[in-house]
Amino acid sequence: MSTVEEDSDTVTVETVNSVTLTRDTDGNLILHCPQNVSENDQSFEVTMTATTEVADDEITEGTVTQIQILQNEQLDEISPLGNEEVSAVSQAWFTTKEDKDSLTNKGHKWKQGMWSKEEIDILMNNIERYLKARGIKDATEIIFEMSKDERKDFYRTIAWGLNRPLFAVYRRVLRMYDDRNHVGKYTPEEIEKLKELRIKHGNDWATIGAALGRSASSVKDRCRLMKDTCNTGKWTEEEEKRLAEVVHELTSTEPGDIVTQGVSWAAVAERVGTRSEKQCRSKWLNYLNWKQSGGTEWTKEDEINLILRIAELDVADENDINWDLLAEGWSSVRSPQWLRSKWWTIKRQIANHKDVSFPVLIKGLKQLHENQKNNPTLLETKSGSGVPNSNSNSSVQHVQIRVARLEDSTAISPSPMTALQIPVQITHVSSADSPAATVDSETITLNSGTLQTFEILPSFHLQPTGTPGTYLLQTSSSQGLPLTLTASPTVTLTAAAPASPEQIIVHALSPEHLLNTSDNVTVQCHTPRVIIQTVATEDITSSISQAELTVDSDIHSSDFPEPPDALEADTFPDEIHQPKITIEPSFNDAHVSKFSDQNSTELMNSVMVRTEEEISDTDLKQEDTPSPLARAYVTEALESPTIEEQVDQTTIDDETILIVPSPHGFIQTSDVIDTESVLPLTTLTDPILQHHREESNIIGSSLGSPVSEDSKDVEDLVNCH
DNA sequence: GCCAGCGGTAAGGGTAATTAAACAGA
DNA sequence: ATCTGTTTAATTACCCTTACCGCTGG
Repeated sequence: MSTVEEDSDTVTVETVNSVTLTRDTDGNLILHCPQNVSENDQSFEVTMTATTEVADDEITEGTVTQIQILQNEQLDEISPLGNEEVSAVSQAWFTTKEDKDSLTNKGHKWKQGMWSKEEIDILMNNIERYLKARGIKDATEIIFEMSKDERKDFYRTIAWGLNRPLFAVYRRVLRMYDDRNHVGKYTPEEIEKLKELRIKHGNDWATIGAALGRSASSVKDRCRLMKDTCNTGKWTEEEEKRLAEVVHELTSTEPGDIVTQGVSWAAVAERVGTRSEKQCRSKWLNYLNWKQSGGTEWTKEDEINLILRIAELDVADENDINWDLLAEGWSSVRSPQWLRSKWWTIKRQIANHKDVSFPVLIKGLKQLHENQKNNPTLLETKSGSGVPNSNSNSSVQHVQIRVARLEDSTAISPSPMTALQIPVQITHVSSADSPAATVDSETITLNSGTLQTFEILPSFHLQPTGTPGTYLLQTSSSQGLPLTLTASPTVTLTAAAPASPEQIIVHALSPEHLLNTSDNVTVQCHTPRVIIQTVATEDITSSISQAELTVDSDIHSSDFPEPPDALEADTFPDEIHQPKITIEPSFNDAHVSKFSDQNSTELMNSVMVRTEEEISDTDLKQEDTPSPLARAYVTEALESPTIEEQVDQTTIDDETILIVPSPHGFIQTSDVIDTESVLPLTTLTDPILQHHREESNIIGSSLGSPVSEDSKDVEDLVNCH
C-alpha cells in the first residue's frame, strides 16, 4: 500500500493494494480495506480493471472489469454475521473440545483455517486503534513486554470483529509480531547448532529457539524435518511399497482404497523408517494413493473443468470450498489436498490473484480459458514448444484495483470497525473480436441492505493542487481531452503534463477569483464532453458549518441536472456561508426516466443529499467534507493541525458552483438492479467504456494500460503537491 | 480445597511457496 | 549429445488446531 499525503489541502489519496472485495451470503459485495487511523478520509473510490495480456505484446483481446464504488457508508456492525455471534466466539478462548461443542450447540460458527487478508486487515486495524487509544507506539511493547495484567484487555479488544476464538487471535498476533519468526531458511550452521541444542535441551523449544534467535515453533518445526534416518530424493520402490503397506495397515484399509484422511503420519513415518512424516504424507497424497487406486493423468480439460466446478459452487470465499467433495469420483485428482494445490497453480495465472476477490478471480480465470479455447493459436504462440502450458506466464491476466481512499472509518465509528460494506457494481466488458458489440454488462448484485444511497462516479475528478484556486481535472481515461475554453479573465486551463493529457489544471487567480466571480466560466472538453462551469450562486441558501470548512471549497457532485436547493439547505446548516463548488455530471434521458421510474421522492432526496455531501468527495478525492455519518467526529477532526490550517485558508464569502455536466450521460440502468434495494444506480459514464464503444478499433492497443496509467496518475497527481 | 477460566506450551496435521529433478522438444 | 524451457516431485518454512497444563481468583 502506498500512501501519499498532501498537506496544504489535506487531500489524501492512497493506493491501497490490499483492498479486497468479497461477497456475503446476501450477495452484497464487501470492500475490506485496512484502516488508517491517522487520516480523515471520507470515502472510497475503486476502479478495477481486468485485462488479458498475451505473450509477445500481442494484446488482441481481453476483458475489462470495472468495479466502481458507488456510495460509501459506514456499517454499524462489525461483521455481517452480527455482533452477538461474533462476540461470543471472538471473546472466548476455547481450545478444548468441550468448549467448542458447547458453542456449536448454541448455534455458533466461526472461521477456521488460514487467515484471510481481510481478517488480517481487521486485526491490524484493531491493533492500531488499540495502540492509538492508549498512546502506545509499538504493539510489541504490549505483546512481549507487558505483564498479563497490564495487557489484560488487549486480546479481547483486538479480537473484535473477528469470528475466531480468542486463542486463534492470540496465536496469530504472537507470530506476527515475533521477529524471530519469519527468519527464513536455516543455514547448515544453524542446522548443526540446532542438533546440538536439541541433544542438550530436548524438547524445550523456547530455550532452543532463544539460543538460535528463532521462535520456539520454528525450531520445533525444523526439528521435525531432521531425522537422521531420513533419506532424501527419489523414493525407492521398496520405500513406496512399505509406505503403502503401513498406511493401509494403520488405517485398516485395503490396497486400492482411497485414503486421504485420518492417517497418523508420525506413526507412519515411524514404521516406514527412512522418511519423515511430511515426506510420507506428501508422497502418499500427491502420488502413491492415486497411483494405487488406478488414477488417470491430469489434463487441460481437467483444469478448465476445475475452474468451472469451482465457479458453480458459487462460494464467496475460497475457504468455503469443500475440496473433499470436489475431488470425489475424479480419477485424475490425486487427493483433495493435491487438488487444492493444483488450484493454486491455476490461480497464479492471475498475476495479482492475491489482490482480487474470489468471484472476480473466478471470472478472470473463466475468461482466460475461454479466450484460450476460442483462440488456440494463443496457446501455441505462448508455449514455444507447442505444448499447452497452463502455468506459463505467457498469458497472464492482470486484475487491477485502484483505490483512492478517502474515508477514514476509524474516525467515524467509535467501535472497532472492521469492514466497510459498500454496494458496488461490476461491469464486465468483453471486448474480444468485436469490442464495440460486446458490452457484456454483467452486474454483480447491488443489494445495499441498510445502505441508503449510492453514487455514480463521473469519470473525472477535480483535485485541489495545493495552490488555492488551482485544481486538476482528471479523467479515468488515458484519452486526451480536447478543450474549448470559454474566455474568462479569471480561470484558465492547462494540461497537467504532456504525458497526462487527461489531467487538466483549472487555474483561478485566487480562490476569490474562482469563487467570487460573477462571471460564468465554461470549459468544454470535447472528449469526453465535460463542461466545467462556474456560476454565482447566491440563490443557493445552503452553507456549511465551520466544522465542515476544511478546504477552499467543497466540491460536490450530483447526478441531477440541477441541484435541489431545498435539500441542500436541509443538509447544511445555514449558519456560515462558504464557497461551494458543485461538479455535476448530467445524464441522458434514458437515465432520467429510469431513475424516475424507480420511485419515491424520498429515495431521490436521500440520494441527492448524500450525493451532495459524499459522492463528490469520492469523485474529487476531497476528503475534507465530513459525511453526515462523520459529523459526530468533526470536533475530533478539527483538532488536526492540517484541518485547522485548511480552515484558515478558507476566507471566501460568496458561494460559487462549478457545474460540470457531462452530456455523455450515464449508461442505462441495468434491469438487474433491484429498485427496492435503494440502488437506483447505473453503470458509469466512463471514458474507458465510452472509448471502447466509440473507438472499438483501437481497443486492442489501449486495453491493458488505461487504469494502471490512471492509477499512476493519481499518485503522480498527489505527489506533485 | 475446588473449580472455572485464562494464558500458555507442545505435538502434530496441514498449507503454500520454493527448489530440485525429470522430461520433452529443438 | 546437448541445450532450453516446462512440468512434476520433493522439500521446507510457516500456519493452525488440539490436547494439555499451571496459575489465579472466586
